[in-house]
Amino acid sequence: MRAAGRDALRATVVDAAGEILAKEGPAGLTMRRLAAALGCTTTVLYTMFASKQGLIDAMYREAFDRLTARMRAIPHDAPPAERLRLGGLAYRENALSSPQLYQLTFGAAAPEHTPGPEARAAAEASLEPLIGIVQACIDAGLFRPEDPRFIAQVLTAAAHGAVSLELSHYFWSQAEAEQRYATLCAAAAQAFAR
Amino acid sequence: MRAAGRDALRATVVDAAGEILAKEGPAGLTMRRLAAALGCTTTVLYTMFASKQGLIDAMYREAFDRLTARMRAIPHDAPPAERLRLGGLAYRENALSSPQLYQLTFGAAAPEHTPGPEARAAAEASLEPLIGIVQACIDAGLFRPEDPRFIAQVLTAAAHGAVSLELSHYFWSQAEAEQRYATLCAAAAQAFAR
DNA sequence: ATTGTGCTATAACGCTGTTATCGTAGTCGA
DNA sequence: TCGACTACGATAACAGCGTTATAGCACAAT
Repeated sequence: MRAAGRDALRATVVDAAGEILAKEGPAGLTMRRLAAALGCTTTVLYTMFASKQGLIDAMYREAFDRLTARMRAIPHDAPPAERLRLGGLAYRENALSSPQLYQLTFGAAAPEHTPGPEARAAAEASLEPLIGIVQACIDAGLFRPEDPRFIAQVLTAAAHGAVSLELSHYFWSQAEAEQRYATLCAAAAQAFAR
Repeated sequence: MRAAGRDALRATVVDAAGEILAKEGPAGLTMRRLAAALGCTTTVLYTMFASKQGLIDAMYREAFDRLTARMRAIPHDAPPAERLRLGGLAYRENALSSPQLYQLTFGAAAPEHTPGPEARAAAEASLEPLIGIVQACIDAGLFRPEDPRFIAQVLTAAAHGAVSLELSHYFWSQAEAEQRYATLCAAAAQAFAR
């Protein structure tokens, strides 16, 4: 079971990197600072992650895993409409709780980064819980019977658009941002109602 | 009129920076490379823009000015619904025609950058043409009489969300991206129909 | 002609990601 | 128990980054 210990180590490092990112911003996240925070040298980081890209890729996966966990935490036995509402709230809450990590998954903080296969898989997986909720809405007769993945992607685009503008400070207040987020999410959902 | 010549110079530099950004990506846009491309030294750039942030800020404004120009180019005498449709197409076309510049305005390629006052004004100004179109839709009885700025912001969030996911390669093909974009934009607009 | 002023090239500083070199600890075989 | 081999980490270096202090040069004013 050497792999388990290695994965635990990687998780520790990724957590520390996330803390630095949240506290000091993308420019503060350097291999040297991370190594110093962990009490080791950069050599260790390079043997673990091969490059800074590799570290970013691991953080990228972590970000999507968090989203997946939040979406999965929505009770399955609630009414479909309520699950959908909670999903919308969870998405924004997740983004606002660690904005830098969220933005990492959309190019900011790592403009050059292209996610690796596992990272892409994590991104895909994060959509699954919402697809399940959408399917429940279809089964309950709330939504028209279209491709649930398609619907989930459109809903995600709506949520992301509003939250992305909020994080870029294109709205004046948090209240305005919340209102625009709710309006757009509701509009997107309404488009699939039968 | 010394200022005119200075502004022309700045425009030349910003254009060159935009070309490097488009061709080599964010990491390729360095002060040294830009200076080399222009046949001068970095000192000149620093007297013109004070810092790389200043250069980014100028590019940020340029990006929004382009969007403003595209939106203004939509014929004013077309039917409001058609103007709205053209606006949606123009937004995505603008983003796809220079993706790196577009992403610059949402944190990518310059995570630390916070737009200055003039840049923020340019961003605000880019919303005005759409606000005009929305107002026309209200006047024509297509939209409910709500705050046109609010409506325009929600529409922008919709368009941005879909195009942002597309640029982050979260869709498999351009056809899929286009379909999701159209669906979400239509859904957002439909929410304000009377 | 001389002084002064503004602009630019040179070169440097501290930082970055990355890696070659070297030393060391720990394991395996005799 | 001893020696050799292996694997890993610390040190220090390299090229390149944003930025700036220094120094020189061209040109306007007196």
